[in-house]
Amino acid sequence: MAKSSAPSRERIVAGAADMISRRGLNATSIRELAKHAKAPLGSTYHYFPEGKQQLATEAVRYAGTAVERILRKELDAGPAAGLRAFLALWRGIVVDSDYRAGCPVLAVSVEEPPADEIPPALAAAAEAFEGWERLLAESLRAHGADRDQAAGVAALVVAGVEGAIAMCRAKRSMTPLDLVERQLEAVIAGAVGGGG
Amino acid sequence: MAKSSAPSRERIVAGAADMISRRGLNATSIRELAKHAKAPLGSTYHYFPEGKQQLATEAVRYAGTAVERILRKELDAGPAAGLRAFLALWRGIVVDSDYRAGCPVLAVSVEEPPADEIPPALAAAAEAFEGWERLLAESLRAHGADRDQAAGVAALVVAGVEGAIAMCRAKRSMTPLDLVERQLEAVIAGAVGGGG
DNA sequence: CTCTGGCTATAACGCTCGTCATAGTCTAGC
DNA sequence: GCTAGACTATGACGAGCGTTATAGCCAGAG
Repeated sequence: MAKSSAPSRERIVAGAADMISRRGLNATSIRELAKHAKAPLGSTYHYFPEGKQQLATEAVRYAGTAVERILRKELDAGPAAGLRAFLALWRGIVVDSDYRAGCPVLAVSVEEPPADEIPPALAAAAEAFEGWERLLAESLRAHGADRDQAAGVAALVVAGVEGAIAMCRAKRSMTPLDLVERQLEAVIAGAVGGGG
Repeated sequence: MAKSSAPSRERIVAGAADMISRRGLNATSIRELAKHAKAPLGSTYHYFPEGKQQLATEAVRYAGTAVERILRKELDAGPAAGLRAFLALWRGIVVDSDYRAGCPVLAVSVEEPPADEIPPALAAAAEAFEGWERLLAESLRAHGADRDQAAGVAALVVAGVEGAIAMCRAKRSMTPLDLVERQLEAVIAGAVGGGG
């Protein structure tokens, strides 16, 4: 009993993140998600008894921490190396999916919350963005940028990359991400060099 | 007969753009859209016989050219003024909607195209982005930036603002847009001043 | 007045949605 | 072998979807 076939559960979460990154949250149905993750529909409600909301929240957190892990590792070699890894990660997702997939965190961020409450998935998206920004800002500060400048540059990096991913999908071309990468490299160089 | 109550038609398109900017394309239903635009459901298929696809395409074009018009006007006073107007526009939309609305062009860009064809709405989104970038790049070049730098900065501006809008919605805070604005001002100043 | 044609109202089609309930299968522990 | 509990299979519920069809309204042309 205590086994709890975790691979199945994790496969569902990962599949949800992928599917949300392609179609958006509202357009992702649990039925198709189960099929995509090769899991029975009944299992999704077994593992995620709170339904779609819980599934979406865990998918966003899953993607957020996965990116955070990569970022944390690559930022050891400095902010510029972290930027390169961050971009390479998204580039791979966009290219491998033939411009069909993007960032699940962004996808959740751009859907209107119902009524007057903020759904946990949206809060998870905010936390993901904050985590990425914090890691970037810390690395920038550690390499000579002053506090305000670090926060600003970190926000610009995350916003610019997220926006560029969407632009690449619309244009079916990697040009926006390429252009943005070059600009962000210069901004980071200026921030760690020039200080403020 | 020749009257063709155009105000009704335009109200539907504008309502579609607003609704898409809040909920995304797939999650926007024609029934709710008609209600939101105070138009009868039958009228939507009368004005847009190709259905939702045509409606989405026109909505994206409507938003794209509206922004272009503002951009074109404000860029007369230079790239920095254009950036300020661009940001003020989105800031108004995000704040007035209490973080519920964003950019309809972005919303369309992040939804997976069906099968193997590219829907016209997605193509319209790409054109909207290209239009904004082109106007920004032209203004930058006219004020001393060299060709490559202008294209890069223009892409960064559009990507950064689009990404920041989404981040603001997730965090329910205008901080990302504020931070990005300051960074983009500096980038533009560097591009028109330093040249390359 | 009649008639025409743009617009609207209403109902229906087949489909998918999120969610729940129920019954069944399989394995781990005794 | 047997029971308990984790997992799966299946089907149903009401609701909403995009779209179409049909009939009705109502201003302007003749």
